[in-house]
Amino acid sequence: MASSVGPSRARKVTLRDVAQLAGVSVATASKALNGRDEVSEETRRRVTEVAERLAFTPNTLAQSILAGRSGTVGLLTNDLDGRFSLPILMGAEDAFGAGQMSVFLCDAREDAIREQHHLKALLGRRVDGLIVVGSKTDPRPPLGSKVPVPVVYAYAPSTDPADSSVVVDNVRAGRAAVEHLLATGRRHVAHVSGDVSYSAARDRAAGAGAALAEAGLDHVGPVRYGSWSEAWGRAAVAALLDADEPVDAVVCGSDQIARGVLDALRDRGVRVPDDVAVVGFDNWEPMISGSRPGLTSVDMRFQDMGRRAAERLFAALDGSDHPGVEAIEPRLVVRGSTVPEA
Amino acid sequence: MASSVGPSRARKVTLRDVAQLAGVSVATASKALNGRDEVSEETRRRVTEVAERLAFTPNTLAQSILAGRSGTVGLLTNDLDGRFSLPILMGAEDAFGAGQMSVFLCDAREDAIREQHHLKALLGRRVDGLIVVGSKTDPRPPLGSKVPVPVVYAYAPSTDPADSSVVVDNVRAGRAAVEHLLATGRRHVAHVSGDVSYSAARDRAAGAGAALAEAGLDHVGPVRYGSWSEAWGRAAVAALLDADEPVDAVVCGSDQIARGVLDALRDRGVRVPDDVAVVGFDNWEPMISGSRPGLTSVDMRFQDMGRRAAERLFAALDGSDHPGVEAIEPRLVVRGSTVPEA
DNA sequence: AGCGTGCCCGAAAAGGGTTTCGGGGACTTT
DNA sequence: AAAGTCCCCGAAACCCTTTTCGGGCACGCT
Repeated sequence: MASSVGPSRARKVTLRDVAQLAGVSVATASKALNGRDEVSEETRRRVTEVAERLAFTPNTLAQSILAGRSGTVGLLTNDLDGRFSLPILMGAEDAFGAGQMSVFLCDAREDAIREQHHLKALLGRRVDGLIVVGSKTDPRPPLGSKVPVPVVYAYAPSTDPADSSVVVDNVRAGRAAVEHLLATGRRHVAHVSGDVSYSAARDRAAGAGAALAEAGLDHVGPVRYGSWSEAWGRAAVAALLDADEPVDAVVCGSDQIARGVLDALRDRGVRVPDDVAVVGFDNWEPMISGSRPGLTSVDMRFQDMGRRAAERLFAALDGSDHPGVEAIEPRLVVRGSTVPEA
Repeated sequence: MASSVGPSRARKVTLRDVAQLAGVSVATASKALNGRDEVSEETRRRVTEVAERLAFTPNTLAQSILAGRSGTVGLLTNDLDGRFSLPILMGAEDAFGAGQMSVFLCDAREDAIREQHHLKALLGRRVDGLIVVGSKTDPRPPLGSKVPVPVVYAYAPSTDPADSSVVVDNVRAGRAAVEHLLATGRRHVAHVSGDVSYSAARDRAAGAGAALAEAGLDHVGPVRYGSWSEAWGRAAVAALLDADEPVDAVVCGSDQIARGVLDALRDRGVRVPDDVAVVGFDNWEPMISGSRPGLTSVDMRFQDMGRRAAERLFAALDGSDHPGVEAIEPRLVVRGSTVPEA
């Protein structure tokens, strides 16, 4: 007879229902369920039993409205399809999930209008704080001064240094790559990077250059900027080898470029790592796992960055965060493309 | 003197504040801001002006508690680091974002305990519905019968056929791959796939086999199951060519395997697509963009799947969804690995 | 027996917004 | 001028939970 309307339209069971069925007042029911000691064991038992039977779940909305804190956080990303925001998001989810926070996810797609729209919705829902995830390392304008909750920027820092930001350290990453190459005996280091309009490309090159300079060296040829693609890596190798300068190492602006470089070197019969060592950035699984030999790469620790952003947001919530830009230290992962595999 | 505590601890401005400052009652303020016509234009103007000035944002929590609908949905994923959940999630975010829904993101990491924990939290927050995203196409146990809101399963269907599920059609995808190969004149089709414990691997092989059978053909050799990796693709090519049976096409269980197959064929001097055609599945950008030649692949349309799941959830919300499993039709994307590029 | 003392429990307010309903003021009509 | 009508506005209830405060009841002590 299908007397119930729809699949699951049962009115939500409320504390009043529980109280009524247990024969106590709502106040008592509340106290019983929340473990307050102003209630007898016998009553508590009866109330909890009824709550269990009705599958009662306290309405967090009502609790939030009362407490003035919602226990929710907004995660405002601009790059949901990208590689960077996802691990960050995971790290944040991780850090929050441990506690009692729930996470609102919003993708603004690099659109400032959409971002403001989402921001407004989140503030309406009374999020306790916000994490803003960028898609590039280049600084971005802050959300606006009128945001009444703490904000932490991840990956892309705010242009305002007084905001809280957590970023990767591209300069240091470039330095780490070169220091590893120097330590393993390389002296002729070329550099193939991505789009020069990205600060990530320029910063990594700057770090690499600085490390070379400290050893009294310089890049072989100019830093070759191009695009963040395998095709560019392959094309760059052609140009590099045709230039006929000795090269025993290539620093690549990303793992994808490195993959192209590796493939092109293999095509040309150049042995890796014997003749030329190759280093990438990001330690990106899909590129790493298939490459021959395994690609040495600088891991930017996106997930830790997300976790750290969440931690700082927590700190900001109880006022113990001091704002500013914090850099995550990159971590070199050595594989067969720079050191012969055992 | 820093009399304010913390960076932005201003008490939230409430409707009462607006009303007071505008010299009207809360009731009138509410009506003015919500466009109800029981208020004079003059009053409305004054109220909106004050609201604007105070940056008043109505407390959605309070509205929700009253309306009995929160305007939020839970997105319960198990594979936040994976390739599948993300586009699904984007599609869903997309479909919701258009309206007034906000999305709670939770990653259960394949852990049933954690899933239940998140579920409870989401129900406490009175989500209006749930989308559950799996990490494999294999059916999964439903959340539980006691869930008082509509649920749509995406990618991994519920084992209960009476639940609402949106899945990819792997059989059809396998068929599409083979039909394309047959249409372009191939007759000797080998099949290299991933982990046999995945229904995705088996279903794609089944679809491919069926299409071959209809043409009076069969796979060259057995379907070679292995792992979802480039390395396996390379290894399989070695075995395949050593078997010394004629092969003019290889269907690969994933783009990653296909990438390995392409690389190994190139190493061995086999021309693609002239001598052998290669097809992959998933149309996964990172693998596609770098491959030589461009990889023909069957796009499973994850994003559309996510969007569809969101649409069905909407339908379920107003009772117009009829449950059951719905399959998304895959789409073949032809590139240079099966047809010579112009 | 009377008084004091705990122990449980319930009434009520709070929190922010929406909605219903009634009332008051101004304007029109006779 | 009195009566009727219409238009705005405000008081109050409601949603669900927590918390404070006061009251009632039983028991012990003198």
